Amino acid sequence: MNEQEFKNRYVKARRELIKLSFSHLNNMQREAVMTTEGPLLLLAGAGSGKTTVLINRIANLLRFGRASDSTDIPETAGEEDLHILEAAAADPDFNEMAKARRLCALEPCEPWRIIAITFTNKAAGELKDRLENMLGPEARDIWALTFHSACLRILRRHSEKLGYGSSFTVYDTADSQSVMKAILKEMELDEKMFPHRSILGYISRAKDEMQTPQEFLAQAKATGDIRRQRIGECYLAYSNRLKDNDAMDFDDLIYNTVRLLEEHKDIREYYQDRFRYVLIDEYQDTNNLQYRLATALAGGRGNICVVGDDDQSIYKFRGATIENILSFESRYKNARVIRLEQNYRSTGNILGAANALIQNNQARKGKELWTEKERGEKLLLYVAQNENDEAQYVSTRLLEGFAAGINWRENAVLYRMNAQSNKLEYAFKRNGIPYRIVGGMRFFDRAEIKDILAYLCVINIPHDDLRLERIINTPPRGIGGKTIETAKLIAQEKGTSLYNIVKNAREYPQLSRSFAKLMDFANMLDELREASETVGADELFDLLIEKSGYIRALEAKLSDENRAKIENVRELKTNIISYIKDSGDSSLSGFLDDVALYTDLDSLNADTDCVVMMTMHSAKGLEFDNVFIVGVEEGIFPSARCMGEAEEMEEERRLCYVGMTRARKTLTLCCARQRMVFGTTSSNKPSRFVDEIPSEYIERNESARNDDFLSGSYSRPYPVFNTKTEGRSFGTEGASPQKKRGISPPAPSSAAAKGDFKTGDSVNHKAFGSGVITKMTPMGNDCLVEIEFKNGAKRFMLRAAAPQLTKE
DNA sequence: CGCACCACAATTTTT
DNA sequence: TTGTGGTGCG
Repeated sequence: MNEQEFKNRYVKARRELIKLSFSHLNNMQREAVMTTEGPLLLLAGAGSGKTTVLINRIANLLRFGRASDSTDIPETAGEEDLHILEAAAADPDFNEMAKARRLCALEPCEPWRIIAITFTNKAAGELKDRLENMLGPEARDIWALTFHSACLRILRRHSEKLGYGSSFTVYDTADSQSVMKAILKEMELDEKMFPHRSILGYISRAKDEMQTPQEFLAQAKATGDIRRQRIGECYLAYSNRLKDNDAMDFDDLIYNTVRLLEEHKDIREYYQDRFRYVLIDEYQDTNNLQYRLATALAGGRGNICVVGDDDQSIYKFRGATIENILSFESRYKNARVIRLEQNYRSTGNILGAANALIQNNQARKGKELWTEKERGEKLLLYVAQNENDEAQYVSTRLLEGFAAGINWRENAVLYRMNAQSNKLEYAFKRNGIPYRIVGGMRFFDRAEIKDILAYLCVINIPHDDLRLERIINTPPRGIGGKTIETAKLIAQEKGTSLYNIVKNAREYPQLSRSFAKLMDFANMLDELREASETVGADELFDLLIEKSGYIRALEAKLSDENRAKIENVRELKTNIISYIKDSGDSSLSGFLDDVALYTDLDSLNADTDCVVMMTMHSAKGLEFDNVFIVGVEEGIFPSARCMGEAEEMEEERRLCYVGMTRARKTLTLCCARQRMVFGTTSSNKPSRFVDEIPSEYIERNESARNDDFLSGSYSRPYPVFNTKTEGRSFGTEGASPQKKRGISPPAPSSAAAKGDFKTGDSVNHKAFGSGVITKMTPMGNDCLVEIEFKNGAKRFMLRAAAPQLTKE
């Protein structure tokens, strides 16, 4: 046997054996797992087992290194080794399997040399969990992080190179907005002409193109664009303000990391050497900066694997550029492309419809999902009379499903705009359907949570002027706007922080009127900061609540709203405790860093059995047995905004594709002949997307109903009830401030529309089974009915529930 | 300084 | 229709 033949047989046997380790994957998945070297584009269709591939690929790297993708063999390899490999590859029960596997390894990768970057904390967390489950504790050394947390980690080590302190703060969107508002005020720019949000949009785009304020201004001057010049001045002022406060916004985290890597050879080489393998998830959602970051990190060995689906690119408005995925092959020479097209989620009909729809797009790589599953049920288009009919239809279907043994949580209702959730909410409440809304107001966006976090920030870093200003008079302690204004001015003159002025208020005659209050405040902060050096973040939290009197102030006026706020603040402590438990770090700064990038805790305690409602954007990455997409009408979906814009229209179509491919078993589309949008009624045609689905996949069902039940009183607001229903809350029940609604006074007439039910009646509900009516409260020309079922009490509006109810 | 009232606008969202 | 932000009064 000559050397070449030996080598070929060795490599072949080794590859075969590694294959056996991944025999549970399909061919394409396995190919992706075993392609370890060089640039790799993984086009992973919806439901194609993308995360499984990612995890197995990492497992392969740790166990076998580059062996599956290399023709190199160890110098020490001898004929005996070859025999072991060949024997093992031929016989899964080979008795020296462990030894054979060890022979397969070629430079196995240390876990800390792998970085896997995702977009959301949820995705990063999921990745971490699944890696640890598969690989054990060594998986903890893998950098499985979001773009932002990875950058934060890098920047904390090198921030001084960029002129920041090592304990710089991170501003969230709201912080950025308040800074921009202040700047606009100072520059006396009209909010009408220069809305702060759109200015921030320009800044974000400039950063994405790595344009400095100076360059932005120069360019604006060159073109003579006055408006752009003003914006450039805002950009400059904004950058300076953040710099002065030693703060970075979300974009800066990435922008500065890219600068750090591009401008500092030593640092770049350190990371390029460290990270042998770079993986980027959801590549279709990356923007230019993120592309440059990935390129910089992978620049050493060129082992970059990006995973994405061009057909699911729905975040253009947020700066994502589909170009990144479309031009991967031309940007990275020798790139290999692997398509994962086998779908493990949906039935044949759902996939057929989705494939047909997405084929109408031009800008795509081309990919067709297929499945081994049965065709399943056809999709259904329900044409409702109006949005109430639509909501009632979905409710009825959900009740039918529940009666047939389907858990609520297996259903999702998806829509284009959050505003559409309202009518559905009312219908669900009337019908006693428990639901949960994803999105909307988030836990960390709530005023009370931001307040407490602001306290913690200031305790951590006293010169955090922005946060200090937020809490200086929250709860009210008699420090008014005038005082704050004066103190800020002095601080500016002296070139010091607001905190220093407040602390030494006695020295400034301008502040004489309120210096005692200011100093009390500063003393409180000092005491807390002192405490923070000895106690953990959880204990500090208790001290903070005590000393600041925050909860006491809320308790003074115990409205429903304040009750909910108090509960939320207490909930925050749960967060602190779970952070400490998960990370083993009880330091305040650690918690704050984590929280700065962590806004989405909703998903964490999503364990109650509820129907899930959300936008199609939020639904990306999720799956449900039964999916309802509502508002499938021209002008709503696709939205009126993108009419005539071919590119935008394609993005809407991708959004539709994303929505449809969430469904495992059934998919129902709903549209209404008439709909109230923003207070005015309009009638829209069914969406063009419906027409793009061939009739072999979809059935149509016109609304047959046309009674007063639909057109009459239903659009009126109804009181909030149903004990099992969660509102727009962060998990634990009832933690959200209940919305105040105009509750119409009970009308004298108790015109219980259908049938003649009365208190004490035994009834049977189609979905909830038998029960007894315990209470009936007339309301308007309807009636609130409370029924005691075996599994607890429920409340309904009689008109909605009547079709489901029979007397026993 | 807090609250009530009016004008106004209004996809999609993560960090 | 709903929520928000700004202004003006008590």
